[in-house]
Amino acid sequence: MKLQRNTKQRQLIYSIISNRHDHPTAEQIYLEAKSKNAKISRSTVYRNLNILVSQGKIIQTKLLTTDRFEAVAKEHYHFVCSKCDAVFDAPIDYNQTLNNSLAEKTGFVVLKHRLIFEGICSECLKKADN
Amino acid sequence: MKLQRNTKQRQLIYSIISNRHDHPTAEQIYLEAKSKNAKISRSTVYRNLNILVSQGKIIQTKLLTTDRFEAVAKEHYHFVCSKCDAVFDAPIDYNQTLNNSLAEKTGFVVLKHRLIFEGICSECLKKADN
DNA sequence: ATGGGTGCAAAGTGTTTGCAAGTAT
DNA sequence: ATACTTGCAAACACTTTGCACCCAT
Repeated sequence: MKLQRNTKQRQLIYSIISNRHDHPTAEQIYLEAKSKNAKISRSTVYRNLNILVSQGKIIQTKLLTTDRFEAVAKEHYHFVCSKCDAVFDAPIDYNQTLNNSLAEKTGFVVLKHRLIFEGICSECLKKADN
Repeated sequence: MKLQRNTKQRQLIYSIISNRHDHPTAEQIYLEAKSKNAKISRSTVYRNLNILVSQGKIIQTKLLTTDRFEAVAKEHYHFVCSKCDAVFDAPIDYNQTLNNSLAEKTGFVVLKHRLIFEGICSECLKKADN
């Protein structure tokens, strides 16, 4: 692995992700970064997201359409609102034994699993009350 | 809902999906369709995939990068091989109660969930033995 | 000073859409 | 005959890449 620098842009991107907890998309991260450093480019954001993921500092999750990013945390599941696209961590315990169970049944190596719930969040439910 | 026709192209696309069980991508479906009807276009494939999904005849699943399609079946989970991208149905019972459990804890309406395992399939494990 | 990083624009993927012609009903 | 569907090409959305310049080490 080549030596990696710690540029202002990379620090900025990482700090944005650690400070917000709404699982932003690359574009949302870009917009916030741009508001703090007008000259930053999308490519820099995308490149650094990839680097931070490969460094294990952030997590990239495929949910519905575009990827979402978040700071590392213990493994957990996600809920996506199909009305507003908001993403929340699901308060359901991570079931570590599922991997072993599937490995036994299939002979595959099972490294991890993702569980994504879909539905309507409380904000959107309120709005629907109108 | 407007009246929908049953064109040769739509039948072909549906039959391709029902006859293969490898969860093909739109592009793979297009290639097979093209081999049987050289003039079919990608747009026709994409449009019909969307129509078949909205008719509830096929299922569209977001796994890693591009969407995968399969004929309808009872709800089930998926395993994706991170080496060769093959997709398999996971022989793990669908846990219907998870939705209620999350709904109770959050107050959200929880409609469904997807569970995706990642690891190395047996084919790729064999190859690694070389 | 050196090689990784940046910003820009262009190119890549994967998917959707406008339109004129075709076809299932 | 009607209006849904097709094929084509162009447009879109999201992401990656080539390149010349920049800057962290």
